[in-house]
Amino acid sequence: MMTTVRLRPAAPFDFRGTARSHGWVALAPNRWDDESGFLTRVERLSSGNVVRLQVTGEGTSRKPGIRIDIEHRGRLTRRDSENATARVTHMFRLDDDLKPFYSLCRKRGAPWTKVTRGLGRLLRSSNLFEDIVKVICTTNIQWGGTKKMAAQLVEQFGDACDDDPAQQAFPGAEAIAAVSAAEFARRVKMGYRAPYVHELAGRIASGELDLATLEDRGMSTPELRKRLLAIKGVGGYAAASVLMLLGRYDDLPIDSVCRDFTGRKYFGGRSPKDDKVRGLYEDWGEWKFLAYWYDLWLSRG
DNA sequence: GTCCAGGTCGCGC
DNA sequence: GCGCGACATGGA
Repeated sequence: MMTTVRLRPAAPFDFRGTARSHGWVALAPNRWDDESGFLTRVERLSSGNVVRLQVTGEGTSRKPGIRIDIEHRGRLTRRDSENATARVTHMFRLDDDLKPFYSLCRKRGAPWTKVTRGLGRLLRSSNLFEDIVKVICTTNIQWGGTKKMAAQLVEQFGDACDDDPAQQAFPGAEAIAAVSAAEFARRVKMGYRAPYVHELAGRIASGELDLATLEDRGMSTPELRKRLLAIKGVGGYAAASVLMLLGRYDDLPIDSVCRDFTGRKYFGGRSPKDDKVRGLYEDWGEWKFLAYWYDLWLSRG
């Protein structure tokens, strides 16, 4: 059965631009069809029910809409429907206020004004565990390897919505913690990252670590960063990436891509030191990450 | 076969 | 606080 829910994001909002804002759209369980502009994803809701979400944009960036088709078995409860909607809202950051960032972009003029037409919301997963695991899967590996690891996690440990094993939800921490570290490493080829992810899953499943505390807006960014760094497998780059996913843009994920880009654009091809990179975006205040990200994006045309 | 990837850990200094 | 080698895996 299918239930359709419609959302009205605040304008401006660019659905395609948001879906494709970074590589996340290509990582399982997400599927993106560029032709139709549909983002499909299986989701295990809080009730335990597993549904398939098909999300697409409607209208224009000035008068935007989002349509969520929820494919489910049996009746879809109001609670499930609201839960699914909340997850899409989280993924697309529909509650974020980007006005101050847009204002800075306008002051810069072209080409930054392009961003103010509804960009700036970098796609995230429906839950923080998935985002942290995926960020760990981007470290010290090429993009193809990251995609493979995400796909294996979903295939091996995700809940199915129907009989298509290629389309399952991203596993919850409990599913990973339920097997031994050895079995986890055998079933998902994550190399040396496997123990990190298994340990993280175990700490969450046991209740020792509550990721919800990391989403508390009351916590200062330095404190939050410290807590992220305490997770094995999360270093400076990964912490900055997760901070971005949490909506905190004042730290930069200085990795090979960042050094390469800023080196070519600002330092005559020489790879800059970290503080030189930070200096480039210093005057963007709490929006440094977005400034860096769209600097990179705009430079690619 | 060798090198290394959108780094991080654990060590020694 | 900084420099260094090791680290699994698989693509180039």
